[in-house]
Amino acid sequence: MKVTVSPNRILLHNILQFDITQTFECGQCFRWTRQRDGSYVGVAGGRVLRVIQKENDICLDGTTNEEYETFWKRYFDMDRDYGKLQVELAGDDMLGRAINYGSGIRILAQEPFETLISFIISANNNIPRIRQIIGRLCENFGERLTFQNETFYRFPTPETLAGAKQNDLGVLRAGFRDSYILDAARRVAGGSLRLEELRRMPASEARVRLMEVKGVGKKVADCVLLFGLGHYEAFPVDVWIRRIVEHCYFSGNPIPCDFEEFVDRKFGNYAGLAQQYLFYYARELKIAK
DNA sequence: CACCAGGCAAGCC
DNA sequence: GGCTTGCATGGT
Repeated sequence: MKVTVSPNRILLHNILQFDITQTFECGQCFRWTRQRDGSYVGVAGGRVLRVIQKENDICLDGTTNEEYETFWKRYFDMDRDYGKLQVELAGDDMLGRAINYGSGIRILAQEPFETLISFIISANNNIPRIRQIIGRLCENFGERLTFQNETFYRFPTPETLAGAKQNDLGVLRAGFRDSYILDAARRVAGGSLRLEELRRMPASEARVRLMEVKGVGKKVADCVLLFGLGHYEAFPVDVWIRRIVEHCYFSGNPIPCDFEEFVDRKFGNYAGLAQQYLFYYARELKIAK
């Protein structure tokens, strides 16, 4: 990979295993929007960025080399060798096909608090509406940003959200999730849930801590572990992954109670990445209904 | 009208 | 522990 630096953009040449459509549309994030020209604009870490891809070249528009080195590089997980991981994971036929299909997926290193709130909102909800609710959350409670003559909003801080009344969240139209959002924000703002500490904890322990929050069960906790806390062994199980896993690995029978052991044995330390390949494959092909 | 959505909590047994 | 039901809201 070669990097070219211009005044207000970075060009990454000859990038492998990075497809911006797959990465932004695979369901891990909710704040990147496809533009008419095929580029994506999104907000992360209080910064706005436009990403343009032409085959194996990726342009990060609206940033500097310093910001790339200190933020975006880690956000896009650029130091991880996805090619090597794919070879290691492609043990069975099904996963091999899924990897082939979504080989450009990367796991974004998202902010833990944003990930926690976003996946609380995701419960019993669909992706377009999750995006809408998060959009309204940012517009109403997040700091305003200007980027290329357009207005964007940061994800709100725990403190701002914790200061809201449940009634104030009505504008989100998030329904029963209002109280869950508030509970999470108050725990984080109040210091009883220290998200950064969960990175260094074993995933199983961190999951117990996350599940103390209202509205956080196994599925949401595993998403936060995987997408927000760098626990790549977390394997979130939702309806889609349930369908494809039951279909491909258990002859259509229900997932057994020792499923976590199965996942650990079969997919290992990067089970979460395997999960993303399977999830994207199942969704895009609408298979295993 | 019914049914579903990247589930979870509360109430049963 | 497992199983059932209700849940706010919006889309099909």
